[in-house]
Amino acid sequence: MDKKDLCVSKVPLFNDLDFDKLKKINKLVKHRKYSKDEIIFMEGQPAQNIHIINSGRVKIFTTSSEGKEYIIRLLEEGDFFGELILFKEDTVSYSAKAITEVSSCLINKNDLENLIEENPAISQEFLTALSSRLKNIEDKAHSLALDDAKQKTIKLLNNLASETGTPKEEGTLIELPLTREGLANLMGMSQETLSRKLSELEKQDKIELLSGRKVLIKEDLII
Amino acid sequence: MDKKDLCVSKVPLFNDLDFDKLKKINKLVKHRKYSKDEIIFMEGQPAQNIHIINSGRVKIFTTSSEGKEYIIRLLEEGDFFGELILFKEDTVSYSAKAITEVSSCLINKNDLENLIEENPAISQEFLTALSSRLKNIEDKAHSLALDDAKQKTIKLLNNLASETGTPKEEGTLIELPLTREGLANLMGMSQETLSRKLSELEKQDKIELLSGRKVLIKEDLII
DNA sequence: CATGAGTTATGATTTAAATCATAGCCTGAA
DNA sequence: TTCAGGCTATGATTTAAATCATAACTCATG
Repeated sequence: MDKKDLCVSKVPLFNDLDFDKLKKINKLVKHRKYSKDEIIFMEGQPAQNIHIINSGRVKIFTTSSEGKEYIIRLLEEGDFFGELILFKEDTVSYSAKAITEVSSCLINKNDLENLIEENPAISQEFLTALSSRLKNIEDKAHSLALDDAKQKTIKLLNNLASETGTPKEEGTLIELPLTREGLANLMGMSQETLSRKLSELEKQDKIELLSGRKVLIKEDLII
Repeated sequence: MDKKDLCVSKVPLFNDLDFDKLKKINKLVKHRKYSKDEIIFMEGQPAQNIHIINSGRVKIFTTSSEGKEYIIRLLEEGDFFGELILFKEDTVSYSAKAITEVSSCLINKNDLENLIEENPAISQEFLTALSSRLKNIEDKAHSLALDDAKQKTIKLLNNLASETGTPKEEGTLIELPLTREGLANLMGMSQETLSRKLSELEKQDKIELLSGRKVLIKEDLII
C-alpha cells in the first residue's frame, strides 16, 4: 500500500470501516498539494468537496468588511473541513489557506453522500466530530465574550499544549503554529496585546519564550 | 391525540418518521414544566436526557469565574438541547434556565440511542441540526471577535427579526425576549452599551423602541 | 558574514467600551 | 391608583485594549 492511501485511513471519519471499504473509498479520492500561503478556497465560493488533511496545517478564517481577519480554527493531519456542504450550505462562508506545505485529499459531495448511505457508521463518526467542534467553538465564544486578554492568552497556550505539546521535565513545550499576528487573530485580539501578555507571563515565570517560535509552558499556568 | 403528543411531532429531529413510530417514541418521553426563572440544569451536572421544548423559551448560558454570564443561545418551541451527551460528554458544560413558563419533553440518552439505531434517518436530522448550529455559532464567534458594539447590536436585531419578527408596512416588528442585560450577555457587551447603541439607532431612524419590549426595525437596517 | 524583510517587543497615545452613578420609566401587585 | 422594585437611559469617569510608532530581534539569502 502506498503513501497516498494514508489520507483515507488517517481520518477518524472512516474509523469503523474495513480494509475493503477503505480501498473502495480511496478510489473516489483526489489528491492535492498546496504550497505555503496558498489559498485553498475563498469565502463565498460554491463548494462541492470535503477536504481531508494528509499533512501540513491549514487555517480556516473569515475576513471582516474592514479587512480584519478572524481565524475560526487551525487544522492538522487527519482533520477535515468543508463538510457543511453535505448538510446545509452550497457555498462556503469561510476561507481556507495553507500555512505550511499541505497535502490533502478531496472527496466529492455526491460520492460522500453515497458512501454515507452505504455505511451508516460514517454518520456516527460525523456526529461525533461535529459535536466535538460545537463544544470547542462554544468554549471559544465564551472566551471571546468574557475573557480579558490575559485569560485569552493563557487559554491559547493551554489549547496549543493539549493539542500539540510535548512534555518535558520543566513543563510542556509547544511550537507556535503562527506568528503573533495570526495567534492574536485566533483569539480576537491585537498582535501587540498578545505580545505584551506573553512577556508578562514570562516575567511571572509561567512560560519561557524560546527561539524558533517555541514556548515552554511551566507547570503552574492555570486557567 | 392529546396535546402532550405535540412535543415529539414538533421537533424536526423526527420529521421523517411515520405516525406509528412517533407514537412509539412518544411513550418514551417524559414531560416537564418549569416556571419562569427556574433553573433546568446547572453547568457540570451529569446529564442523561435530551430536552425538547414544547412551549416557552429557554436560555443556555455559561458563567465566568467573576460571575459574568454569557448566553450561548436562546431556544424556543421545537428546539432541543442536551444532545452533546449522545456523542461526547457525560456532564454538561453549560446551564439552562427557563425565561418564560416552559413545557418540555425529555428523552433518555439510552432510549434515544436505540431510536437512532432503529431509525438511521434521525442521524441525518441530527447532522442537519448540528451543522446549522455550527454555522450559527461560527458567525457569532466572528462577531464577538471582530465587530464593534454597533455592529453587534445590528446583528442582534437582525437575528431576532429573522427568527421571530413579524412583517409590518413600516418594517419588521420584534419582541425582545430578554432584558437589555440579557440581550447584552448574548453579544458579549454591557447593558449600558447596548442601551446606548439602541438609542443611537433610534435617533438615526433605523429602529423604533416601543413599549412592552417591542422594537420596530425599519427597512434600512443594514449589516 | 552582511543585508534586509519580516517579526516581535515595547513605549506613547487614543479610543471604545466598561464601569459607576443616578434619574426617569414602566409595570404589576396591593 | 398608587407604590415599589426592576428596568432602561444617560451622563461622568475609568480602564483595558487598540492603535500608532519605532526599536530590536531573527533568520533566510546572497
